[in-house]
Amino acid sequence: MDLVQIYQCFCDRTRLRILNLLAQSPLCVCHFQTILGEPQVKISKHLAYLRERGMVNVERDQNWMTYSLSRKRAPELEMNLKCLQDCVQSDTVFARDLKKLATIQKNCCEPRTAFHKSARDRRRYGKAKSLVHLRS
Amino acid sequence: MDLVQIYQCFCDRTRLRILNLLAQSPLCVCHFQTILGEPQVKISKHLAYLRERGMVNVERDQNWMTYSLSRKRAPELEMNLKCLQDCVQSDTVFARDLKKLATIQKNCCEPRTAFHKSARDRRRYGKAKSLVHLRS
DNA sequence: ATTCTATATTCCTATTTAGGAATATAGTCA
DNA sequence: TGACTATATTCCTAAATAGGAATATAGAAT
Repeated sequence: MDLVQIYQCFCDRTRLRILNLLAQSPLCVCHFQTILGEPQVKISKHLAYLRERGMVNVERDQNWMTYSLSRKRAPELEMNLKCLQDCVQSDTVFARDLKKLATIQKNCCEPRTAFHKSARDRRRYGKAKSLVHLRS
Repeated sequence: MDLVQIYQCFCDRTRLRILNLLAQSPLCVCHFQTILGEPQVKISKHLAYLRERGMVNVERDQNWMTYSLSRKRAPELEMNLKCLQDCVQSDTVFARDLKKLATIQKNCCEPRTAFHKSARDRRRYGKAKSLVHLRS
């Protein structure tokens, strides 16, 4: 992956927030929606942008698509992700995102219904299944 | 300066090359033209782009415009510039740019004609003036 | 005053980008 | 089967970007 392409992936705030989260753990689209509070299309398109450039990988887990940072990363990407994490410390938005993620992860072993919102979901998924796609 | 804006400045190859050079020393436009081998408009426009976003400063030295990285830089910018310098090590183009810059700097105390190209220039500037705008 | 030099700006065009609305798709459940 | 859920894609529009050609400008030299 080219250095310029890395910065192209970095030069949008939504994508930066996504990457900041992915640096912590693989996540599925609904998590991004919840944490970032942005519409589904927007999230989905930025994920596509990152996918097309090989920045992230996807894996299907039933209905959920789990995104993760691509496994084998060029050293420049690694350095820049590290740098991003340092830079982001001081920024309220990014920090809040990470906090929200931590909250979700704490509920990681609870039934899916603990995260997914509706009563219908609760009926559908019961208590058995855990949020496996939240675990790294 | 916003983090996203930093990456916007970084997400074009020509601008990256310019910034890589400026991390070494302030330079004037003709140096960029020579080192990058790109047309004047292109250089000038990218410099304008960086200027408008407060990434670089300009100072006039007679006919020459000397560009430098903006003096007081946000910590995120500082970190990313450092990261850029690390990343760039492995890339042929950037390395070659730095090499060319070093060559020019070595001739820093020679008359301007040593750098500026034509015989006409040589006539015009004689041997007296040194490339002060190359000194940091 | 005129010419020349270094650089900037304007005008143009093609391409990329961001984002929303609507729709499609693939998998799950009843 | 048909309804529902999570996510992706298509179609649209507005804005940003990149770059070239031509021209403008400010200062220096003659």
